[in-house]
Amino acid sequence: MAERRYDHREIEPKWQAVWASERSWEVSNEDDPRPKAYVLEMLPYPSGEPHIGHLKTYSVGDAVAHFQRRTGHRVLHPMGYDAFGLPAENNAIKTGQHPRDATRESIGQFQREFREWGISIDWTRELATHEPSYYRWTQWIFLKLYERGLAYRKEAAVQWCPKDQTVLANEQVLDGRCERCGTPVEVRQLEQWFFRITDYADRLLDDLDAIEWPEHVKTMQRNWIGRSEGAEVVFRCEELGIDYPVFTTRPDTLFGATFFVMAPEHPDVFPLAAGTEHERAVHEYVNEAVQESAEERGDQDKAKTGVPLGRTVTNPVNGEEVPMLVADYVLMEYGTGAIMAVPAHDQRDFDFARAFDLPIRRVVEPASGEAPPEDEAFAGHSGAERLVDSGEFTGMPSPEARQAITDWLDREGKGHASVNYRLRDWLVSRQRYWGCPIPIVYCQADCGMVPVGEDDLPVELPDVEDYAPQGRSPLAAAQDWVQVSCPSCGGDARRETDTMDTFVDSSWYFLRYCDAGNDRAPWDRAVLRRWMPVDQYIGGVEHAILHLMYARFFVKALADMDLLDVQEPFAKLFTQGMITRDGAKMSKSKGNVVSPATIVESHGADTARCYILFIGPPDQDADWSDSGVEGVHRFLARLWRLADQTAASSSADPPPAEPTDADIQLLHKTHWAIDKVTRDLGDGRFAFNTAIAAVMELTNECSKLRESAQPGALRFALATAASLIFPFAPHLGSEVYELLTGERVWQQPWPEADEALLESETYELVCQVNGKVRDRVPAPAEASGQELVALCRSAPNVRAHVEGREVVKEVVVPGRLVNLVVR
RNA sequence: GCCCGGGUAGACAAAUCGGCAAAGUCCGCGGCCUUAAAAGCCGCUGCUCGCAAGAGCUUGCGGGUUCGAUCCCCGCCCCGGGCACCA
Repeated sequence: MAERRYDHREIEPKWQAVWASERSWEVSNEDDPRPKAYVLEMLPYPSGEPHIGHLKTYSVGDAVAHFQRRTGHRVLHPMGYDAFGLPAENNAIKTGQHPRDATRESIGQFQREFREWGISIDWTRELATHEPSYYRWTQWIFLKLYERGLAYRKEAAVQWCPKDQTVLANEQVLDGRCERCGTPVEVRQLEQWFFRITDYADRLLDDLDAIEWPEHVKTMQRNWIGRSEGAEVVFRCEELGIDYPVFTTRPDTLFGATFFVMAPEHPDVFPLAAGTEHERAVHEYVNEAVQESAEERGDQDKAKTGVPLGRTVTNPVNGEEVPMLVADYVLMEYGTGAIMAVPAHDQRDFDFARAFDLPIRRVVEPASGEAPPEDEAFAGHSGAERLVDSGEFTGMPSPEARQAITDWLDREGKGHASVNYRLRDWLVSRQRYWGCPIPIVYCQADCGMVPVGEDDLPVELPDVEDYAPQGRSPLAAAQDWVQVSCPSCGGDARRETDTMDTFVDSSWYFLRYCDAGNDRAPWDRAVLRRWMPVDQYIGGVEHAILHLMYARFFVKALADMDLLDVQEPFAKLFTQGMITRDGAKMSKSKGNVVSPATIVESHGADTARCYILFIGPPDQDADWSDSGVEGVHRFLARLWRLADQTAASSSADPPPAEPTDADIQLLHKTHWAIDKVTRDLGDGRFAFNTAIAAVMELTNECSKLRESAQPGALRFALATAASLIFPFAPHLGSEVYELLTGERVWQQPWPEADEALLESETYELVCQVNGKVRDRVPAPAEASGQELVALCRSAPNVRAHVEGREVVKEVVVPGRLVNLVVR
């Protein structure tokens, strides 16, 4: 008989067809006594075809989903597409192909490949964010936010990308450059839509404690929110009779304030300078400063610049008149756009004072009494620093003085405790075509800004000829679409032509999956209660701030509107590492791209998926290796071949027989593997690499004992190996399990390890002398401490080392070792 | 500068509670099968000394705690990531 070979091309389509026709992964919203598990991977952005990073994300998620199903959960594991966005639009500008068509093609490619990978998706809940049936509800949520005052329009200095011709959210600017295309951004004064995420700063911060996320992701979010506690202190300009509050985290240094600085964008800068000798210089400086790119201005190494305003303000604690200046190191967007400068205790103020020869007055000293270095500011955060030259507060420890001075200011009506955040409101307008239209019209008569009625949603995205951005949205060219009658008075009105940031679309999609077919509401609250929150969310760490913060904000805002019952969308988060090749990120320009389609064709989806999970811990970056793929393929082929041979040479129901030593050995190994894999997958562990290694060990043991073990034991061991590998290699797992048992593995409960079989009757006792291993002897599992010591002492090589010396201590670790300490 | 990760054989990695360092995979070497090759199967594989038994060394570097440290503590070096003129 010719030997058959493992052929993934035959096995994989066969099982994919079974899963599709039997709708194996669909889950209903009906009552079900099993506990729920909502397993979700971040939805893909459909551009071109899936890359290796997608394969990793969905291999991880699918392993979790399968494990949850087989451990008795009803599992929601859906899929969708984040379909609006710039790449499709830029492609349209270049080729003329409508973004909708390019997106459709790409989605088709993703769907095909997800099926070829054998990912267990409930396809009845599939969605794409560019479909009117979805974005209708994105617009609905926008209107809800608007009703509550959480969506608002204001003119502000915003970041503008000259290449993409659109404004960007604060979060989408990195080092002064557009996150997407790398072009230095400009600052423009524009009227735009914002979401009031800053209202939620404290809750976004506090609730991080309630979710199981990687600590570094939480840290990134905390840093991004950037909560600072301090005080607002009022400095008064007596000449003009105007109060200028400033924010400081160090009210204890108030006596050291020797000057006062305003941001160039501060609206009072020109009025203040008017009529002074500095008026012209101030105009020149401000005009130059506002033209600087964010990158230039943000450069910390840049020398400090600024000019005097020719005015003074009064320091409220000591009545001292200090000069006012304007300088670009002060930001209009943070605090009040003006600061009190304490050069002795703030490095930036120190640098500025040095450059402009302004006085530096120390008011805080180290506890040691030692003089701090002269050439830098003394920040001192130990808590033991004390105040000097600070009037009635002199001698007070610094932290106490913060409180005392704040209280004093409050009593005098010159300030109060205050909190500031680095987080800014979320700018959601985009002057681009391929996005969700903002459902607002502007009445030409007297109604002003009017929301589109809920019944008139969706506001559908019109077709246009020219996608190219011209600094206003391409939608403005769709005359018939823009002209509309006012929902309020029926008069002439114009539609808002900006679209929404695509992060809006993806801030609620996990809610829609729960009730994807609902055409009367975005979701039914009772249905949402059955599934939310997502129990395990999986995706790349690159979304640690943007997407994950926005989604949390949406859920909190919607909960406040009494539309859902959870405070956090994602109870647990797993962030996977990148797959590199030759140590570098895969990219077309480097020519080091491995496409999932190629590897699935040549080696099969099971091999590709197993390899990606076997390569190393999934939260770490890992380097792709072609020979590593071969190794995993060999392992799967060996498991299949052993099963095929065993199935062919023995009956499915072999007669019971007295177990041989080999049978017992194999049985032990089988239960060891069950235990190992179960622990590696359970309890939020993502140790797929060691789980797969354990199945490899079991398979190797089967191979070694295939002649000596009886068919029954061999069948059990191999079927168990198939059952354990199934979450990672579902096609092969199903095939092998069926070959040996005639059953469908995914309908079987997860195997349970028999405690009694995890321990053997004897083990190898490690015998140490002074902490060094000198011998190993077999010991009975139930031996007492004294017996173990006796065994150890009689081991030949131990005797040689103990000979003629005094044993001063015996350390016994039952089940492991004995250590004799000798002198 | 601040905050997170990480550093273990030739490569990727394991060691779950302080208890045998290196499971598993790749690479390499040897053997079996074969006319030959492929596939498959079996074995070897940290360094030094030694015929061997064995001994010494080894988890980035230096110290500490401990009967015992990859693991805990202190100091330092290197790599990766995040934040950074946020008062």
